[in-house]
Amino acid sequence: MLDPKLIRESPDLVRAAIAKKHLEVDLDAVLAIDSMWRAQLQEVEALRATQKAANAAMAALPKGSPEFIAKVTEMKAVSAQVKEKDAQLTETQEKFRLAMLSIPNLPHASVPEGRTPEDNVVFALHGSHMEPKPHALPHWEIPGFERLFDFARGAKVTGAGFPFFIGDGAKLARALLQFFLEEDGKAGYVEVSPPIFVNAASATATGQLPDKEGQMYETTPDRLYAVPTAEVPLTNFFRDEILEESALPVYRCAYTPCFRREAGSYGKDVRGLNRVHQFDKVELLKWVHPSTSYDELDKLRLDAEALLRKLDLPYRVLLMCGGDVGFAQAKKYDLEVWGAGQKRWLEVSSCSNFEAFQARRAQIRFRSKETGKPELVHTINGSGLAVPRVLAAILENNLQADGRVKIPEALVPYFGKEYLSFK
RNA sequence: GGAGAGGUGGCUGAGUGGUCGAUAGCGGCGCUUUGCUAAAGCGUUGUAGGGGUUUAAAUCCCUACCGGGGGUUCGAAUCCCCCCCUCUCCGCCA
Repeated sequence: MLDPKLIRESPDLVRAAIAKKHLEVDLDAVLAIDSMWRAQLQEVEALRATQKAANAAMAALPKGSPEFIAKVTEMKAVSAQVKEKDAQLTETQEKFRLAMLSIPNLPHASVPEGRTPEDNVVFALHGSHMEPKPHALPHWEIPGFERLFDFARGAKVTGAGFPFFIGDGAKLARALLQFFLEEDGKAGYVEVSPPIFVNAASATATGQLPDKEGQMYETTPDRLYAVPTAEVPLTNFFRDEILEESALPVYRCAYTPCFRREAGSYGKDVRGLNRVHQFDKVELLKWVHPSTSYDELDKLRLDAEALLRKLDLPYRVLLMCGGDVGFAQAKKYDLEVWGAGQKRWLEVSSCSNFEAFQARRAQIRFRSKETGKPELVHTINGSGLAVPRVLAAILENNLQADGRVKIPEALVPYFGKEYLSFK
């Protein structure tokens, strides 16, 4: 959510931002609702002031006196008026709130222009993804794949996209998680194990609601949402709180399974481990002082990159263009690992600065040393990292002629052996 | 799941229909006293929204906020209803 003052005072700035993101928002309608809201607010507040003044006068009068009774009669009319106008005001306020939720975050000046994924800028390229790998196969075509990653039984037990991980498959997933958490811990992120169901208020604060409701699994009868990412419970940790400025920045990481309905996805994107409904991920999250947020974003991105480097996987960093930067983000980098068998890039981390967008929704503030007043923090997050696609990339890039997979050196202590076998 | 007790400002804790944004204490901040520290005395002390003034801020005016939402009433922290949370006891249970 943006600052309502910004929309009132600099509507053209907001219009330009919306255009850069290639989104459609009727800002004039929002402004009209805003001015209606303010007019109604003033009316109601004036009536309330009348009530308060009368209240003070009546307190001084003897209860049954003619003056008192006259006042009651008089104020009954005012009371009825307040009730009516206040109902209108509440309605307008709700309209305004929903309208505000429909306005995207402003993209940062450094975000490149562009509409589609083709317009994203390759910001960095690491490793030799072009090196020919004669043995490479799409991971789902590797002989024995289904012994370690059993999609058919997952579909029987739960549904499509809920595979079983078995034997070395399960072990490799666990080794990756352990590796990520240990490395992230060394980089300064305090490990947190959060709830994996959240309430509607939390999902709204991070932007999953109201629009992306269909992407989450919802429980009945408690109306809790299975987290699509640890970002949701983690960000909400400080919801409605005021931190001390000296406490910033706060660095945290969390492993959770992530649940995504992925309604509407299809084709090659969803083969094998590329896209599943439940997957393990470690999320990195920072709450920072606004003046440092872009430096902190770069550092967080480098922390995520370091994991891929240690795993010796070819990857690239995309700087997302305006049309691909996302509704709530001001700036976003995607980390994509090379799938040597599929011969395509797989997104394994998305590192974003939300500036104050989430913090305003979630009311996460800090007390400024300078002014003593609360200000909104900036929030930054990114995966560090998502397991299945990294796992898939290891399978594809490290497949040997004998059908085994060489485990990256950094991972061997966690996996316990040097090769993964599909037998 | 059952029974009971609670939820008031940064914290503790008064307040059962009107002058209560709310007594008091602690903490914080400022000043005085002081060689320093401590102590004492005095003063001050939340958040949000709107309006107005202003280059801007401060100041100023108004409104809201006593777990959340609704109701009763001229008027609600206070009365009624629903929900959430905490604590105690019981039940169930990894």
